[in-house]
Amino acid sequence: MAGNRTLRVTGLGPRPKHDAQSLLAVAVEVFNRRGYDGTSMAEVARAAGITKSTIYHHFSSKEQILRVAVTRALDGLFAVLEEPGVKTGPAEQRLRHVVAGTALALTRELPYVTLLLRVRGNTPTEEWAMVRRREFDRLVAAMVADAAGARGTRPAVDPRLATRLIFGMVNSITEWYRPERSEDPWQVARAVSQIALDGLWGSASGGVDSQHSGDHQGAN
Amino acid sequence: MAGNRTLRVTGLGPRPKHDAQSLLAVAVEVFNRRGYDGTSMAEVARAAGITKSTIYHHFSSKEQILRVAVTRALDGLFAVLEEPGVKTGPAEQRLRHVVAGTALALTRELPYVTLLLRVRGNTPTEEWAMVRRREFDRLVAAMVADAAGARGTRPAVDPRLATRLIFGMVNSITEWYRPERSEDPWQVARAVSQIALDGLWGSASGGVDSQHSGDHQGAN
DNA sequence: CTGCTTCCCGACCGATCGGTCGGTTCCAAT
DNA sequence: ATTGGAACCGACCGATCGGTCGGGAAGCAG
Repeated sequence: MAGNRTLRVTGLGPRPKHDAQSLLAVAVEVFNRRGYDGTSMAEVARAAGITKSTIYHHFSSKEQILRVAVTRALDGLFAVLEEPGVKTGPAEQRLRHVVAGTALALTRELPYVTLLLRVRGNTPTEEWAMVRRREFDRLVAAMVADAAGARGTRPAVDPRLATRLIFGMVNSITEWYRPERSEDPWQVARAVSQIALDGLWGSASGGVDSQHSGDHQGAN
Repeated sequence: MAGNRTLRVTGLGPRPKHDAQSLLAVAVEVFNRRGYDGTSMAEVARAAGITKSTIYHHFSSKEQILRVAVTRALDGLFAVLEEPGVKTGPAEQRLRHVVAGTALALTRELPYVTLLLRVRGNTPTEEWAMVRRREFDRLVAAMVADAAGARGTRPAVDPRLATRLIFGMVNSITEWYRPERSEDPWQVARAVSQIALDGLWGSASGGVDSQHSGDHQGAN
């Protein structure tokens, strides 16, 4: 995803020349600010500087915009599970990786994941998005269970409950994170796995980002 | 005794006799299931078994229903800050109390807090709700900062970041908690403060609920 | 130039939205 | 038996919703 599209310097002429990609970004931004149902297509058009009809030249429906957006978010999340550090190694290490990796994916695809986390299942598209999201949650819950049982001492809380709480914390990043104003994504990811696994003050040595502390592009 | 529901046959069936309170509960349930903007007044009416007009006999507008609901949620949250265990004692103990207490308030007023946490500021009422919510967050952030600095060692993460993550975890309870199906509220509250302050495996003795472990009605 | 494609617009559509209105039914108190 | 008010309803309203349609302007190839 690092390589970008054709960089076309479109001057501020009378004709903006939108493509589907940039239009999607504008639409998702408005959806997140006003809510999907609370956003009219006229508002999206105004935010993009075009008319409503033009949107329907690029997308077939409002729901399709949502579908494309949440697909991008889901792809970003599932990609975390394919990273080498998540698929191999001790259970605790893998959990640290998936927690930090999910937090990173959240910041990287922030608007799309934000939209995904807010769908309520009103349409078939939203329903499908929720199904895939639950599938992701299930895969991750198994890793928490593994890690919780890995130590000699029994886990202090029920693994399923811990999964919900930990990834509730991770997902809450979308409520406040702003890439231009907030902390470095790696710092956020480190803080998340720190608090979730070691508590507010910390007890164990964080093992996931020691390899990344000075290498912020390593896993992408 | 109080007026009961008399079965009356008027050709089509009994007349439900709603009051504003029960109608509010129905409306909030639908709002949470379909989203506030995604819910039409006709849907609320159908869920309540009455017509749209009757709703406007009890409430002046859709927005007023929202206002009453989020007010109830905010009252429940601010009441936590007035509890004795939150206002006195060592900083760490106070933080454990406020984390667990907020989690308990969430489960107690679940539908109303759920609605509160989802408002996006589209109307003056929503804007006002977000202002009060931010005020609550500020008060709580100060307690996290106190507690984080209370131990001999410096905190492992920035207190403001920790506040957002911890209360992001607490608020995420609304995403999955169902009173009839889920864990005991006290168990959830204990798990939250456990993970947030001691990590997944735990290191310190939980100090907040030792007084409540066998007394689930004690605080309210 | 013509012809084709891409991008875009103003005008318009049926459906649905939140909300209103005039009037009816029920019940408790008089 | 009458009355007053709370609860309720069917019909309706202007506005806005997501979406459609026919056509205009720009860029490129021949």
